[in-house]
Amino acid sequence: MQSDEPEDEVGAAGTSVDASRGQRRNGAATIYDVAERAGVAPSTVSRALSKPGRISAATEAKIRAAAEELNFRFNPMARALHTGRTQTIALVLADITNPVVFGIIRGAEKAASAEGYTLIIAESQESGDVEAAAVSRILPSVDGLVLATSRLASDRIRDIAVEKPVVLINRAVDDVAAILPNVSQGVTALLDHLDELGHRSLAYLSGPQVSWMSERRWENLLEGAESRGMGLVEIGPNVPTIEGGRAALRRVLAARVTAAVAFNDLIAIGLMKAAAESDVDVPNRLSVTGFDDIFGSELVVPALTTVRSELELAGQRAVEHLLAGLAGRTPEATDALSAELVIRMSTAAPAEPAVVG
Amino acid sequence: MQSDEPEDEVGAAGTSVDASRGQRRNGAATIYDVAERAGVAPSTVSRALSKPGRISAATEAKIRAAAEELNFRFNPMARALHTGRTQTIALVLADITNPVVFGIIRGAEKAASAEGYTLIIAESQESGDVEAAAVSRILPSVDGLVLATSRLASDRIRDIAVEKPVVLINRAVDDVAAILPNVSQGVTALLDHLDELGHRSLAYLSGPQVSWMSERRWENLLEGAESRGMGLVEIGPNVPTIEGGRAALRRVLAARVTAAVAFNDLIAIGLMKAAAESDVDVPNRLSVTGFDDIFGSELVVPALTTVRSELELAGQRAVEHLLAGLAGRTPEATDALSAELVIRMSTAAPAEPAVVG
DNA sequence: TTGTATGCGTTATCAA
DNA sequence: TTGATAACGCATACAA
Repeated sequence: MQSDEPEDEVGAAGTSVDASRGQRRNGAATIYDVAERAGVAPSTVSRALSKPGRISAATEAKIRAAAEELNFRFNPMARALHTGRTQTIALVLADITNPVVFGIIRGAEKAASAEGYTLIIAESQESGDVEAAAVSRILPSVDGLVLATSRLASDRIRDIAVEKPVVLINRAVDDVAAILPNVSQGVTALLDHLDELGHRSLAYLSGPQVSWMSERRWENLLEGAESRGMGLVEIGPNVPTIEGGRAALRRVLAARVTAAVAFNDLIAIGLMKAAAESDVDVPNRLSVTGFDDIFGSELVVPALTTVRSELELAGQRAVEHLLAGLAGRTPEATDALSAELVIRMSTAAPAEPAVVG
Repeated sequence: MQSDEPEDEVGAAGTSVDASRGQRRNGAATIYDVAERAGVAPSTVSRALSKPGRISAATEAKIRAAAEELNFRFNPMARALHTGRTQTIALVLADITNPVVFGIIRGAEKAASAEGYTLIIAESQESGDVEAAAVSRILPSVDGLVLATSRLASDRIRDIAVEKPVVLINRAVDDVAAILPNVSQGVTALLDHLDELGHRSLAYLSGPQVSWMSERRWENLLEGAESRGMGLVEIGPNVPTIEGGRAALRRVLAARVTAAVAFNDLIAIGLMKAAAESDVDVPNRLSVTGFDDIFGSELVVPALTTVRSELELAGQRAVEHLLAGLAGRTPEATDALSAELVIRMSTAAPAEPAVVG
């Protein structure tokens, strides 16, 4: 094991001058090193490099040259210690392996790095306790948080929002900023589609009990079904995974509905898998739909009809909103993200006329 | 906006004493606040909370109580400034939306948080320049890095490894630690399978030119094909996405092979999609295989035969290795991760006897 | 065992 | 415009 290898580092860094001063033990140059090399005071270096333009062009050039030669970079910790800003934000997710989060991560990462912020990712593994622990651990080192699909109680979220700025995704809590999809738009399009196809009786396969979004989708579904005179039954809660969807098939069949609306694509896919194994014909015997349009939804056979969420945009908006607030700008109003129905092969007209209850 | 709210905080902190000191402007309690409340010196607080046991039980209890009441937490930046350690590591990835990385992220996140480390995620978007910029930006604030599927030149990686400890995943560079799958094991199993089925002519759909892993797979494939007397042709480079696989169909058909071995599952899936659209029967007319066994590979129809990589374990091992080195422990030797062949529905005996070239 | 003093690298305040 | 200097919150060498 080679824990230290001083000769290498010095050899690579300094150009064979005396090794006594210059770089610190850490190997990284500081503003003192730059100041010495440029023949100015450390505070001048700080100014020149932090807020360019507020200094004489000549000295600034000298300082820049010296910084360049020493490969100087600001120490973020020292900076943060004084300013209280870490230039870091946290994204906390329920389940990293759920394809739903890919888009969110990518959008958030882009928006963050665009403004020079670093993104920290924490996973709650669908557990409120784990999430609380993770948040508590990273809270001191971030300037703000994006809570996506949080499993935390509303009160706890409010507590966090008091300490640091928070933006929610797919969750609403009083007085906390949130990026939300237009649920009613998506559900309306979905019900219209099913209605036109001739479906008269639906089942909703709900998600976890603590999922705010599952509840919202149910409410909208219920209202829409009522106004259209369609039958609707809730089956759940279901674990929001393929396995969870698989396990629900029996109850769906027993409910004698012609279409199943799943809380998310994972559940929908699981349901279709189980149906295929039981020789239940999707979509002719049973239509199946999901939400999110994750990777895999168009791969599965039959390809899944689903309500697409603009996940990447959600991640991006959330971070932008957070950063705007951090910068003292007034964040734009967060209008709902559009939810578009993607019609594929898992929905069709029911084989027989609607069952009369 | 209420930046300060002294009455609340002091009310909770000091017992109505003078309001001049107490909580800092930031709102967060410091060891000074705890020290004052417990009636001891700040350094004692630091000791009591940093290394429990090395202090009298009575004072420690007092200090813990005070810390609890003030909801004290160490300021990681202040700590890092002194120790040079941030308790943070970076995971840099080529493409966050590639399902391959889910496992890596999860494994890395678990291993990191298990030791109280925070994980930072950076994405290179398949670009060496973006990756270099990202690395350079986060380098000062992390204790070490895990480079997964790096698009960086070997020299650049060595440069980074001089500044901070680095562990690679799916990439080998001299003198840099790496977690690698057992490529030859996977390829051997794959070729055995194809050989038994009766395939005599294969195509390898390679990945990006800069992909070290694509090159390794090709080398093993070539060697194995030679020793088995099988024909093998390389088709590529291909963009490692579904689209990339789609685009390769024509050349695969033109090559008149009976089986296509794709660099990864995404390419394999794309190839199958294109095949389906062109009425090419997979697996009877063309067998297709992938690498990785990502989410979606068993969803697609026909379900994909592929060489599974232990991605989660790779992420975990990489972080553990890094952390062991950071802690001064000697990291365990990094033996190759096993690569298991998962036989599903995309491979079958060729419809006709092998084409004679 | 506990307290005092100092430094970590930066920014900001105040002089010059 | 530039320089000296005092925080920022914590860890540690040293003293008590």
